[in-house]
Amino acid sequence: MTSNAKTKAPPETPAYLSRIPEAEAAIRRTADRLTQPRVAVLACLMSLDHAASHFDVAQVLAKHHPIDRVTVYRVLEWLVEVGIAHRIAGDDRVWRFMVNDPTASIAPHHQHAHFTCNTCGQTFCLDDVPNKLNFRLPSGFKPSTVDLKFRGRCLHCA
Amino acid sequence: MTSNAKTKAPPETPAYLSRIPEAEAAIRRTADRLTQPRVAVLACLMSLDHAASHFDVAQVLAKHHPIDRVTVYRVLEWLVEVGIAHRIAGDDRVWRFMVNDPTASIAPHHQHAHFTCNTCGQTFCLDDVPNKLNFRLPSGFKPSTVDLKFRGRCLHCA
DNA sequence: TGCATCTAACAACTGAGTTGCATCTAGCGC
DNA sequence: GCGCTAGATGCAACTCAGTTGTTAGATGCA
Repeated sequence: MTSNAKTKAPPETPAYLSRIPEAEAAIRRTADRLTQPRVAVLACLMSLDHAASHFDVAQVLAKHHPIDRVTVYRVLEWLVEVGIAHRIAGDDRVWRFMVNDPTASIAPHHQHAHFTCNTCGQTFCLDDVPNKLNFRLPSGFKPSTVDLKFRGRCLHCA
Repeated sequence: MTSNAKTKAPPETPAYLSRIPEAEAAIRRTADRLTQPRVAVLACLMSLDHAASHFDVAQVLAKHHPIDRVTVYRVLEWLVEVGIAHRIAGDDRVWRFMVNDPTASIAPHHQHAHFTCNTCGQTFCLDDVPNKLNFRLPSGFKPSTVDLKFRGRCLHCA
């Protein structure tokens, strides 16, 4: 799933179409409704190896599943709410979203790392960064979660 | 969403007034002009122990140094440019600014940590977090900077 | 003091994200 | 399969942080 190095020219048959059954299954596992926009947005996120903004999602879906941008916002928020995805605050004031690794622990957004590429601008999740980091904070500060953010060159731009 | 943890009630004689000489000295050390707004904004940042948004700064200065909000933006940006301050992307899509620790290394925004309090919403810089964190990133990712962000309870809300 | 240059203020704009409301539809009971 | 209803979608209008363009004013040097 980490094969698409060039995300430039969109392929004739978008990659997300093949993830639709998987997306439907994941949504059925929630207690909520299975709707076209939810399936399309989740399939889209599932097809990407990097975090996507609402704009990215809307653009990918524009051809085969045109969805109102407000709906994209709401679906993404819902995905976070039900624990299927998580969101990342970018340096450009844009939320980016990414599906949670189902093999990860219960609270996947706790103590996992993100990597933003200075060249292509994309943000990746690094789930296998050791999270037993041993911090010594100044006295008085009681941390509950840690977010680790790297910047540099991603494996596609190396 | 009105995130800004509204800076409490400003005291009768704002703390930033006493930092004006210090701010002037710092600005003189740059090659650029010494202006009222620059001095006021920098003195304001110097008087705070937490990161401040443009809104916070404008509000603090409103009484004694009313400054156009665009000027606040530009001055803050300039402070970052000349290395006097650095900025932090918050979870609420708002930039927050803080003066750099003059005793810190040359690139103070590299490998230093931030702490955002879930209770009061304020963001602090933690300069004395050990930065010899030994990460093992997936192959292909070449990090140049690390940003560490904690969330929890700050020393004021503990 | 005069002048070139940089800075501030104002207005207008951009773009991400939100809200309100009318319409539609998935899913359930019959 | 049909009809009902809670919840989801789509549209328009909005908020708010941050940016851009332009003109007036302040700064610093000769």
